[in-house]
Amino acid sequence: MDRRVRVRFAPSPTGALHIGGVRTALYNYLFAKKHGGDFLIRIEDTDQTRYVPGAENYIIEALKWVGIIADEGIGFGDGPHAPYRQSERKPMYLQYVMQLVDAGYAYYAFDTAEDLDAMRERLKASNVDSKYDAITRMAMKNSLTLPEDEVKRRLEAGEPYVVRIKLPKKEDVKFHDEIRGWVNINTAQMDDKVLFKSDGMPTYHLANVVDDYLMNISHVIRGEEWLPSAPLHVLLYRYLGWEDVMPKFAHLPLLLKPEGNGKLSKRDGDRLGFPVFPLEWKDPATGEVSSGYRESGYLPEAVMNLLAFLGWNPGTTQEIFSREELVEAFTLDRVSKSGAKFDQNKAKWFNQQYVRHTPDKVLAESLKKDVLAHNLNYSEEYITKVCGLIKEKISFIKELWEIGSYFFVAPTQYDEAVITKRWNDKSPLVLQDLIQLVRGNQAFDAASFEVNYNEALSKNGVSNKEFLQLLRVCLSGVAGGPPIFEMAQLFGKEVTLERLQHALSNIKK
RNA sequence: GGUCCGUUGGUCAAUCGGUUAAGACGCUUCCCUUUCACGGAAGAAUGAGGGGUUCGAUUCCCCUACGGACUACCA
Repeated sequence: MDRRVRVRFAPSPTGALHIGGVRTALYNYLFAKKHGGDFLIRIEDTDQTRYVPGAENYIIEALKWVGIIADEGIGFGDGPHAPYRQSERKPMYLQYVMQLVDAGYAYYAFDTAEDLDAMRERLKASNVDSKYDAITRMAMKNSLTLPEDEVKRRLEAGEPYVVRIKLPKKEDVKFHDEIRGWVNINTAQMDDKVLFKSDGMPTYHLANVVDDYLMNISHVIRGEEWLPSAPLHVLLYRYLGWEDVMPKFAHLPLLLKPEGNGKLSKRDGDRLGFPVFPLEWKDPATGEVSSGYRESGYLPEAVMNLLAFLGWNPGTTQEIFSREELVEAFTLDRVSKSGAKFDQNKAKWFNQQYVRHTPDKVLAESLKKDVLAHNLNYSEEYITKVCGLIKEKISFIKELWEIGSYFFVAPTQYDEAVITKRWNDKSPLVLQDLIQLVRGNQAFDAASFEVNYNEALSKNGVSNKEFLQLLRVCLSGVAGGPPIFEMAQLFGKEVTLERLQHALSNIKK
């Protein structure tokens, strides 16, 4: 087995890519990198009716944001097998369809939608599986039942037709799945799937097999929803004479809705209370906006890490993995077989780990946007220091502003619980003295402020325990936060005095 | 309904016939701390059910139950 590893992620541009799709792409990517192979992006847009403008671009941007960089394909500079969009490969499929028809592995079918409906209803009524198969096809309008000259006439007259695969009546199709082992399905359970549609486009099944063959794909790593049609694909490889270069299959477990029922889907949007999309997505048809991981303050490295762990684990207790470590550790045989429910808490925890290890300077870039959005002007140095002081308290970057806005805007309200509990007749006196002492200082820093504070306390016979929390509230308005004296030092002498003064004249029990 | 796939704490999960059945998230308690966090310590909580095979089953087989996927001229 020294075939070069080549894998692909082949999404359909029918809307935003949800995180399950991103995970599939990620596993392909990790597998390719692990084996020094190639990872390519192919756009499967054979269904023109479901095309959604902007979706293709969204998919590419989402992958790039997470850090899944392809070697070839749409959005990644194409490559030796261009084009990578199936709609643009349209002329390539016909010859393979003809090859199958000529060899007797496929046939023309002229049934209308009404014909098919009628057939399905008839079979349903007699309690039989309603599928177009070795039995029922003999009662339909196709090149197996129509006289040869009639078929020729219809074809020449330009009547609409599809090409269906001609499955054997009863035959076991066995194939090996890298994750699940041997899977066996009998053709009696399958139906004569359409390979070539009346609009001249191949269906997924045909296009997928042809393109994977032409692009020299060595492993097909895709979602479990494809497992039932894998035998059809195996048969196509066989009938086209490509069985010796047929890729290996690996069907990934699905990502499930956290509340229990069903697989995660695009339509879940924000309903679940967490983003299902990597980036914010606005549905062009409905105008509905769904939130994205990026916009919610997730870091791309964290998303890659947490997605990797949804259905895979390294077998060790290490959970935080860099991209390189994931590439190194990833193997298909450690992918689990059962679907995983997305856990918001765990996702949050992953992000927190990454936020904590993000340099203050980088966090500051994000916080700066919030500062500017509020028409405030602070130096980068100041914003960076704020980040250093509060970053361990947050899980998401956007919380920097949410919990740290008092570094930029003076409090107008004071935590009531603390005021009720601690504010008494002596409080104004302590504040007054503290203000006096700070004013008298030339310099101002954490240490000198603390000295002044202690002096003000002892002068009024107030204990540290009684007053410290109150001091915090006077300065920031809220009960929790970083060490008080460091915080004050960052505020600077002027702001500290202003806030103390404001508290003195505004807080009343 | 049919076919296929799956089933270890609430969630993600390790174990590849012999363990006190890891670890993480979440939860509870305690310690640290002016506070909020962080960090540290401890705790509650798991093999769907029933049959086999075996000296021994979470692990292998069968049945049942449950969950999921598929069942389009969609992917």
